[in-house]
Amino acid sequence: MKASFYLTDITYKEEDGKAVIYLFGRTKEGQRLIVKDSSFQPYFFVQLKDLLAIDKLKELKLEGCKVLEVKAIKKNYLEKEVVVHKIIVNLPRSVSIIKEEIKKWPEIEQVLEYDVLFTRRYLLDKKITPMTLLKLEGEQINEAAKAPVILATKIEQESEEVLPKIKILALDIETYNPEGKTMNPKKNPIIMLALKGEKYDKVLTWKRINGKNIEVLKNEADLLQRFKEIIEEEKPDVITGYYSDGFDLPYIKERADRYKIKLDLGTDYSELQIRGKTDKVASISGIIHVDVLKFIRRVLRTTLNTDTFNLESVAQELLGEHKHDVPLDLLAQTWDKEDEEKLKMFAEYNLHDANLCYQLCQKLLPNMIELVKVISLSLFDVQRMSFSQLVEWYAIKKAQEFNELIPNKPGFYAQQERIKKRVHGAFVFKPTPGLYSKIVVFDYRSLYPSIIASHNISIGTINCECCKGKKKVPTEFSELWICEKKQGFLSTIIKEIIDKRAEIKKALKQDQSTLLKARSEALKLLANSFYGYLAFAVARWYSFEGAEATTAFARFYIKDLISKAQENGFKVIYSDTDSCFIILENKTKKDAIKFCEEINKNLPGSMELDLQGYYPSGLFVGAKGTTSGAKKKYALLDEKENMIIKGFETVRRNWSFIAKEVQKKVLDIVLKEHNKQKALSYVKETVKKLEKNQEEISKLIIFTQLQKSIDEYENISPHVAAAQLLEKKGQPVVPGTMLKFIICKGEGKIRDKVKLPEDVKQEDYDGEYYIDHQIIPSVESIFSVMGIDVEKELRTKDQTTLAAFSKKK
DNA sequence: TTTAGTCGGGG
DNA sequence: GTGTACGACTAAA
Repeated sequence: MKASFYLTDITYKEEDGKAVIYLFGRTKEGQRLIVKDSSFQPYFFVQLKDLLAIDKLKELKLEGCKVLEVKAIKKNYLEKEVVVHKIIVNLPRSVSIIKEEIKKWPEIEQVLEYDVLFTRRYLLDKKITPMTLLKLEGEQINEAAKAPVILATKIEQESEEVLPKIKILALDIETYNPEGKTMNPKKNPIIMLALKGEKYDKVLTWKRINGKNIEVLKNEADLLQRFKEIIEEEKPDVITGYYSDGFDLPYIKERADRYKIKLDLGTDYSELQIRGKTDKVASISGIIHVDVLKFIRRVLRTTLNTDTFNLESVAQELLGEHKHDVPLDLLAQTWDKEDEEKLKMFAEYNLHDANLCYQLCQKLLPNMIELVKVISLSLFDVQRMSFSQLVEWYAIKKAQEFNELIPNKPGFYAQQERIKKRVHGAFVFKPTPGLYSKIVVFDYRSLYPSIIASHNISIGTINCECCKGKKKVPTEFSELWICEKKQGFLSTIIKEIIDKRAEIKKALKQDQSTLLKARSEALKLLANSFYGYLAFAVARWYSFEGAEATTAFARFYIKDLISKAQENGFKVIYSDTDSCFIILENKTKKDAIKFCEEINKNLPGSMELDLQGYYPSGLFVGAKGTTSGAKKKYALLDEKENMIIKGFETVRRNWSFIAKEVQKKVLDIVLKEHNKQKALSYVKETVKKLEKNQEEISKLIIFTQLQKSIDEYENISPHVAAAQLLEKKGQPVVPGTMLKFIICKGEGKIRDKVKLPEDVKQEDYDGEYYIDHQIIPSVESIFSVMGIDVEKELRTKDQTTLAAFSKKK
């Protein structure tokens, strides 16, 4: 028979002394399918010192492992021609065992490609891409599984078409957890389990709660059983959760084991598997488990503004939605009390979390799938990869096309040596603190990737033997040169990414589809990760010299830009890595555009300077304790009056709302009106309001999370004092509890003046403390730029504060 | 300043 | 499973 199917997942099993690949997928009609392929053989390569080893290799037998065939092959190793021998063995596990044995042989120079996982090797060698349409020839066989099983005789790519309508099921559990942050799956049961699909909303629980979508089971064991049934009925392509690799699925597994419930959720009846100890990974054969948090932490880390990756912050930034605000600390005691109304609130919270996770998965899936298409590994694998792994696997895929051998990972010792070497960094021109007008920002588009591509930087081209002393790299630290005779492997494959992305950007001008956007983002991500990869100690294609050459060129181009700008009569005020801020003074925007065009005429390859923006007004503040400006700390106002704030502490959690608000408002007045007196009056007003105890109490709350239990703290800081107060009230206080407190008037140390917000009356709070520790520090540097000492201003003009300050000093 | 150790996410 | 994260931050030396 012949058939087409979308490949979703892949695994392998040992059957009758052979490795059999299992492909899981869906037909165009939506039917699930398992395809077995037993024709693929495991192999690796050896480089020999002595060809006499070939016969010895052919004879090799070890604990059921044997060599089936030895073939000489021409390949490139680090971009140079070599002859290696391909060793075909009987089983995937034989590779590792045989490698360990033969690496000690004197005839062996080195063993290569012994750690490319069997299923990944299969995908790359067969040139098939997960999530897209394949065609097969074969016969259906009779085997116990939840889908028809076909034994394939032929498998190949049919088209680039991606599986349409991916069925996602999101899950989230709530556990009984009286001890707070420390969780104990051995002891504490799962009390709620929420599932969210496209048309599916359900909370499973086992105490009486009335409500839509709530299903009450007899006990935890029944809940787990029901969970299993639902997965069976729903047949999702993707199961997703938030930290479900490390929490939800391991917890479910542990509880199911306790009741001896077999979680055979796999399409082939295999069980839910939890691998790894510190960094757990949960997998189900035939269903792609996506842990949204893993992708966000590893891949979206740099693109998101938030620096905490909990569901609340991430959902807020990516979806504009909040989690339900429930007192999670009280869940266990509410469960014990069987307070039905409150439990219903927790059930709704549970379902909402699953819903957020569902939406996140749906939103990010296009980006993940684009990476799958570039790298050709399964969604399950790609979704869990870091930047460097994505680059490495892209290179491994490309290595085949270039007939390049995959270099080995460095050993522990080699890694340590690499870590010690530090690449010289970017050039920074520190700003002179000040308030400036008519600012133009230039930046080199994708500077590092375009340097690597345009200057042919690769392992085989940097400091090559053939061109010593020719094409020199402009570096201040060591002699580096680049090959003129051949194109490098890494520089070529990064160029392919850049070119492909340029094409997509063109297409994006006509068609703003999410698919094209996702593709562009995937390629950008990959290109931007190459430089980091060159300098990454665990990289197979590590090149310290390549990384040095890249930053050397970057320093050269940015310094060149600065001096040319100055020669052309522009005043440069700030520059960092790839961007340059100038002020126009008596020149015009047109002059700046012309200058940018001139620079572009002389740039090589795909390098390009962008006029990134024009800003009528901008403020650069000073670094603490120096006269020069702070790096990466400035505020700009664009032509539409939007503020772009970089590096100011406006978002830090342990600042009160009033401090953030005052800082933002002051920046606003300064940038929009250039009126320092008005800004100062605003601060003074706020100070007065604070002193007269007229400020809203809610704006004064300081948020701090308790990191350990109360008695572990040697010094009682304000938030620990708040924790003590909370405990006295009979509320559970455990590591992780978020403390909210206000500093109030009174004698003694600050910790003695802490009160919980609900106990604070309007006249209680200590205005003086807020002025001194929140307001002044948040605006000090801004006023200092304009020659105003806020502290002094507030002192001389106001007697109350004067008294307060003299008391302190 | 350098180095070793912990933590994140989850209830 | 042809395996064992990683980068940021803090405490200690």
